[in-house]
Amino acid sequence: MSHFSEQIQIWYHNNRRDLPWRETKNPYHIWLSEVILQQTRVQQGIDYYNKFVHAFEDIKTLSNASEQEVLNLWQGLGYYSRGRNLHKAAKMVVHEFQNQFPRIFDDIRKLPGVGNYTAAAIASFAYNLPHAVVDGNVYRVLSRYFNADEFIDTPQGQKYYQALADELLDRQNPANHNQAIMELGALVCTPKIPNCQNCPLGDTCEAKSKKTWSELPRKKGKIKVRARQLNYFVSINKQNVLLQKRGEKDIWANMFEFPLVEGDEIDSQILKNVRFLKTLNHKLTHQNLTVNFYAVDNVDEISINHSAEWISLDALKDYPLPRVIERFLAEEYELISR
DNA sequence: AAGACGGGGTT
DNA sequence: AACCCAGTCTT
Repeated sequence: MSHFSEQIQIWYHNNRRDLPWRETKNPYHIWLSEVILQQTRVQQGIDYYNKFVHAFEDIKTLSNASEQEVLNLWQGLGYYSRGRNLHKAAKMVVHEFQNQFPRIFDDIRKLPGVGNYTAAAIASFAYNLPHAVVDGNVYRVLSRYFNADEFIDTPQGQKYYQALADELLDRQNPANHNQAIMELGALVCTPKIPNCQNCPLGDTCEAKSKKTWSELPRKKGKIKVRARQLNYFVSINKQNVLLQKRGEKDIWANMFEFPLVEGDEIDSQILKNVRFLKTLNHKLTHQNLTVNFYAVDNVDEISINHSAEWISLDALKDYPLPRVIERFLAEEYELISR
């Protein structure tokens, strides 16, 4: 075993957090946790993990749920294609893998929503197979330990770090090794101010001795944010609210919203028949949304779309809503959607 | 190779 | 306001 792997595993043994999915080898639970944790902080994911485990006892149960039920439980977590793919993958496990979660990397990797990271995580954590995980934590630890300036957000760079991770992997204890390197990245080798004093790798880390840690890892970067204006027309009474389902593309696919007109120009005929309520600013990674809400007092006077349906307020909790819609309903009408 | 896809915490 | 989080999929 390499010095690197030995040190991080000793450290992990003494410093690991107790997390719900670390108590199990159940591939369903491991898979669920890994999908939830994609681009998501551990703290944010814990409640969702517990909700899903409780709601869907096994993969068969999950596969028999509706997509809407799954999205409803996913509500508020973001990146909703994860929820839709989770559901699709459950059906695939049941129908194409004979309700037997796949046991080798290549088969696990075939499930929708499971990429190289997640397949390696499941293969190692559930079956102790020798596949090295490379996530955001690992990029940070490796780029600093080797003072590597390869970009982490290009295909070449990713191949480079995957090869590095593969070499370093303790093939006798891949599960423990993988957990250790990620935990080190999460707790010690942090993005801004890493805690190098308490790092088990000490001075064998090149970025520490060369004092380059603040520059690593390197990204090509450049995300551009576009501004977008959403105008929602709210029809609501004592019993019902008018909602429509969003499409397959775009943000919030297959989730529900009020009748929508997008853009900064609203038909004057429409404006005559509505009452401005409020504006909420909602930031996504690639979009800054200005969301205007208008009350429609006389629904017959206005026609915005034809696919909207009246939903009873009691059933509202069964409809997956974007955060900003949920927030509006809570603030304006004290309606809780779940 | 680049863009799309959420929501929230940290600095 | 910028950056990042147990990334993946589409174009």
